[in-house]
This record gives sequence, C-alpha cells and structure tokens, in this order.
Amino acid sequence: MARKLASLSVNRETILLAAADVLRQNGYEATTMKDIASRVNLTAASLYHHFKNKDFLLLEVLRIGLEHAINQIEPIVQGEGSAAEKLTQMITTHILDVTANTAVGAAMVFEIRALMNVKAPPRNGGQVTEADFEIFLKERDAFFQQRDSFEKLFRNTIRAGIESGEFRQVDASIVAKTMLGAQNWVGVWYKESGRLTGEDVARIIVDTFVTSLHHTKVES
Amino acid sequence: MARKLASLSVNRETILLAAADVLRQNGYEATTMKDIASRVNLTAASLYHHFKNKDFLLLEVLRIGLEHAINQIEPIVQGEGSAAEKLTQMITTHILDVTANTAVGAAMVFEIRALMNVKAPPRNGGQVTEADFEIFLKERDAFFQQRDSFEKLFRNTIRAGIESGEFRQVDASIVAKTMLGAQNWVGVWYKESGRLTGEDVARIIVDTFVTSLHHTKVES
DNA sequence: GCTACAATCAAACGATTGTTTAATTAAACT
DNA sequence: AGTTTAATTAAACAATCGTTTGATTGTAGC
Repeated sequence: MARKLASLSVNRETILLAAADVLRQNGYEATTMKDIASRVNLTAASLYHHFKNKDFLLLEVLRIGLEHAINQIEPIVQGEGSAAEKLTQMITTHILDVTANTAVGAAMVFEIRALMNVKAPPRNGGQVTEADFEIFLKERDAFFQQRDSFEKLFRNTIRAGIESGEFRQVDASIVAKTMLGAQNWVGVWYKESGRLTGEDVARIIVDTFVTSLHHTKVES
Repeated sequence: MARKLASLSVNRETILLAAADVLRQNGYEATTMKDIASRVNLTAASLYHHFKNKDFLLLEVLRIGLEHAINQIEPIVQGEGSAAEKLTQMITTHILDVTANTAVGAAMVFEIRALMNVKAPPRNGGQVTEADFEIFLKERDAFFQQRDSFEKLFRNTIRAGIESGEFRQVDASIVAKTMLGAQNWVGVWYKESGRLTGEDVARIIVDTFVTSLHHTKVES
C-alpha cells in the first residue's frame, strides 16, 4: 500500500545480504524474488524499487563479495614482506572472509554460472529495455575482469616468490587456481558450529600451500 | 506420435550424458526438460518414459559420476604401495576423470545443492506419488553416503601416511577437503583447448600436495 | 501374424514466477 | 505548509515449465 516508517525501512545492503543467504540454500534460479523479499519483510514488487531486476540483484550480491575480498587482499600485495609472508596473509584473509560470511562465499562459487548464463530479455516492450541489458553486460564484464584480477594477485605473488628464489619452480598459474579452488571450497563446507574456527582452517591451508612452495628436501 | 526406428532410439545413459552437458551450462533449475530432450532429439514428455521426473534424472546424473570415480579410486586404496604412491594415483585418477568429462565433473560441484534442495511434491493427486518421493529420499541419502565415503578414501590415506611416519603431522580431515576442493575446481576451469592436458594438470596438483605432506626441511 | 511391451509424441493442465502498473503514504526539502 | 521524492504494496499479466494423459507405432516373443 504505502511507505513504511523509517525504522522499518530496509536499505540496499540489507537486501543483498539477505539475498546471499537465500541464494546459498536455493541457488539463483530456484530463488524467487518473493523469497528474498520475505527475508526483509517486503514484497517482491518492492525489490524493483531497489534493483532493476533479478539479474542486477545477483550481480550486486557477487560484486560486493568480490569487492570486499579485493579491498582486503590488494593492500597485502602492495605492502612489505617476503612472498611467503604475503601469501600467508592473503590466504588467511581470504579464508577468514569466506568463513565469516559463508553465504556470500558460497555464492561466489555457485552463482557464477548463473551470472554467465543471463540471457537477453525479449524484444517486446517492457520496463527493462535493451539499453538496460547493455548496461548489465558491461557491469558483468567488469565483474569478471575484477575476478581475473583477484586470481592474478595470487598468481603474481607466487611468481614473484619464484623469481626471487624464495619458492621452488612451479606452474604459478595452476598452483594459484589450485589454491583458490581449495579456498573457495571452504565456503561450501565450513560450519561455524564445527570443530574448527576460521583461523584454524586458515592456518592449516596456509601451512599446506606455503610448505609446498618452499624449497625443500625430503628427510630420509 | 509414435516410436522411432531402433537406430534412432536413445538409451538411458545417452540421456544422462546429454543432461550433464546441459546442466553445466545452465544449472539444474534453469535447465528445462525440453533442453535435455532436444539434445537427444526427443520431446520433454519422452523423458518421463526413462525417468520418473526431473529430480530422479538429476540424481542419476550425479550418481553415475560418483560411481565412476569411486570405482576407479577404491582399488588404488586397497592395492599395494606407500601412502604417497597411493595418493599420487588417487589424485591423478580423479583429475583425469574430471578433465575427461568436465560436464559430469562440474555437475558434481554445482548441482549438489540442487539435489539437497529438492522439495516434496504437493499432496494432491498426480503420477509421482508420496511413495516415489520416499524412494527418492532413500536414494539421495545413499548418494550422500557414497560421497562421504569418497572423501574418506582420501582422508584415510593421508591418515595412514601420518601413522606410518611417511607424512608429517597434519589435520587429515581438512587437508582432504583442501585437496578435493582443488580437484573439484579443475572441472570448473579446465578447457580441453587450453595450454595443458589433463595429465599436466594432474602432475602439478599431485606435486603440490604430495610435496606438502612429506617430511621436509626448508633449504637455507 | 498376433500380442504384449517399449518408446515416443502432441496437446493440455495447473502452478509458479518475474515483472509492470497504478495507487498510497512517509520523509525530505523548500 | 506545501511540494516533491522515496519506499512500498496489491493486483494483474504474460510467459514458462514440469507433468499428465491418451494415442500412436516400432520391436520382440510366441
């Protein structure tokens, strides 16, 4: 009917976090606008005041997640320290991120394909114009570029470690993907109620990869 | 209208492989029965001759994928060899599996949640009865148990290596999850047309993890 | 060759869903 | 105080989809 009192009103970010939570359980396609709206005591129609459509909403969820991760990890790369020290901090930060908000973490794993698969709206009239769709495509491209940049942070840190002689010779590209696969996966299985804290998990995974990268001799 | 010539007729497995391929692109919820049927030159209705409904079809896709992996990896665990040798073979086999059929591999990563999220059919009349749904729940449980067993194969091999003194002390449970996360992720990014073969990728990832597990001394 | 079964399809059904429109009211601004 | 803008809703729309039904025809066994 009408506008709610300011105290009951919701903002963009509240909706996005709620959306991530629903997304984790149902996945993008199985999540209805009503599902998301209900979580924040709105109706589906209300969401269209905050977002152009469902696809834009998804993109925003993923974008804030990635942005948050990049904002934390980029300074580490630019800072001081050996490659091992940097990598340790990077992995730790990423895993703490993912375990602190598994909803967004899982979305970054599971909903990427949904984002890739968004198809053009029908030619007919409608509020969401072709121009809007072009905007969507541009913003989506930017997202994927940022995602590549994120992976590159890890790849380049490994590479730097190799070039400085600190790490042994490995395929930095594949090792980076291996690390990110393992780290992303944490968002899928990690439960706050489990045996280990995010810090515990981070320590173990850091140890696994950093040990692997150092010059080593097998003890006999 | 009518039955096709035997030479044009499709069997269950053909449908399942086609389904995995469509699933990779679209995801379960966005994949229509028509999408799957078209791939094998059938109509959506025809699929109901082979599978009770869409949910059963998904379960079957995942089941054949998991079964295939287990059938290859279980003998390695039961066979001869050191923990490192077994782990090397296990990882290699799994990655070759995933790179040889990325469709099924990606489904094992992405569609698990869709499987978990299947909801009971409405109470009303219909072909798919409540009894059918109970069958589904049982088969789904069995699938998840097999999935746990699969992870346990890796966990126990790591554990055996630690107990025999071959590997250093690590949290076998988390390291196993780390490995599987990395390996599953291969199915997401691997492209046949890329720089590396499945064997190449397997070698790099094996090296990463096995090096990490061995007793090592950092060279100074 | 007759019969039972297997495989397939066209058409219709019912339900759901993303989206749009128009109305309504709180808040902010002037 | 009056006007504009922001936030929200109910209701309706058009499209899609999983599924069911009933008919049709190839195939295999007797």
